[in-house]
Amino acid sequence: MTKRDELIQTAFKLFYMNGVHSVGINQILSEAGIAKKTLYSHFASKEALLEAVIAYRDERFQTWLFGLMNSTSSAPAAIAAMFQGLDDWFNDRVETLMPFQGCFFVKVNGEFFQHRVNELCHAHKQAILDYTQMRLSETYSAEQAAQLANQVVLLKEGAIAQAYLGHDHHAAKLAGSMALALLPTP
Amino acid sequence: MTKRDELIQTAFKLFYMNGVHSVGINQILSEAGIAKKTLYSHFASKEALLEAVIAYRDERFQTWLFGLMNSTSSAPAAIAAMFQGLDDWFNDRVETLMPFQGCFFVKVNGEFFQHRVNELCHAHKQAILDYTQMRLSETYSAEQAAQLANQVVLLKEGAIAQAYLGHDHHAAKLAGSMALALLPTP
DNA sequence: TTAAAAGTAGACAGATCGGTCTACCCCTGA
DNA sequence: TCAGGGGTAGACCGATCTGTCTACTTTTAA
Repeated sequence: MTKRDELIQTAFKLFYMNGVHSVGINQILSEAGIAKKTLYSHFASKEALLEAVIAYRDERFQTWLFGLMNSTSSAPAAIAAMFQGLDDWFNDRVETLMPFQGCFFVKVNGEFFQHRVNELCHAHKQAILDYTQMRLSETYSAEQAAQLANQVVLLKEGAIAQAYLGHDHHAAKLAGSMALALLPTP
Repeated sequence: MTKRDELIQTAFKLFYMNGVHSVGINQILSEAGIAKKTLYSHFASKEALLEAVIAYRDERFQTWLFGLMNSTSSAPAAIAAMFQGLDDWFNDRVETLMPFQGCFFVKVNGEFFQHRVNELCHAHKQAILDYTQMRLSETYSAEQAAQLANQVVLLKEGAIAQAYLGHDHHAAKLAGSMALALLPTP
């Protein structure tokens, strides 16, 4: 693994736990065991590092989630796989993601205002909405798929929030049963 | 209004928009037009100010939400009032709350780790869950009320997340219809 | 009236921040 | 062999942060 990747992963871990503005460059460097000049040869600034961290997490999360949902044949099975995956995530049974600390993008988004970072965080959520709608449109009409996708991602976000700030480790199961009950069985 | 309250309100506005760690004491003071010594005569530290801000927002939000839900007779009407209120909030029709910027407690919670602030934010969410369950237990059995309350607050959190990061101004209407569909009509 | 309480303005201290820079080291490939 | 790319260690700079302090003014209440 390159020094660049080590920096990104260490920065992600610290940002995810403590927030972006609470973590200093020197803390990332000492944790990663990397010199300051190396960081600034790969990234122009702390903000550029943050953007790379966001892209890294976005890729990781989408690969994981869409991987789960792709290995299903029907739309309801894809939705079930999504919430089964969330349940695994909330209860730290997913190695590829870090120990559950809520949604990274929600956290980071909350620390910025009218900023490029906000757009990047929104884009992550939009990508998941789009994919979900695409999967649902294989089985349902376009209008139905759009409506159902909004409902499903709303349940997904609610489950993440309840699991994290609500301390509810079963939120994914609850949301999953609610989601499946929404899907018409033709 | 006392200087103390002016400080709390100004700090809330800035923390809510930009995050806690992005906002300095001097910014709060110049915005409020208050001297630094006055701040430190009312609060021992920035963190003490933050705790007062959290308590202020907690009181404001609960008074607003429970006020809406108390002026209803049936449990389904209380749930409907909750999501009608959320819709007003998301679309900036509530003067007592500030212009919608997501959930303050979710934002603040994300900036701290294993910290007293996390407990305060959790307590706010727990209070809303408890009240919701209490209202539902007037009509439904204890088990049913507990289950329904978890579902309702999950939908509420999902709606807030979708309205903010998902840019979906209709999230409250969607979540409200989903919530009402869950309530058995005996 | 007058003394205490509460407020203002802002200099200041000490720490920490992001970012630059020097000096040195180690490995690799032409 | 040796030049150069990539790395380390960390001093250093200017800015900014929280919090303290002095000196002065305004408000308040006995």
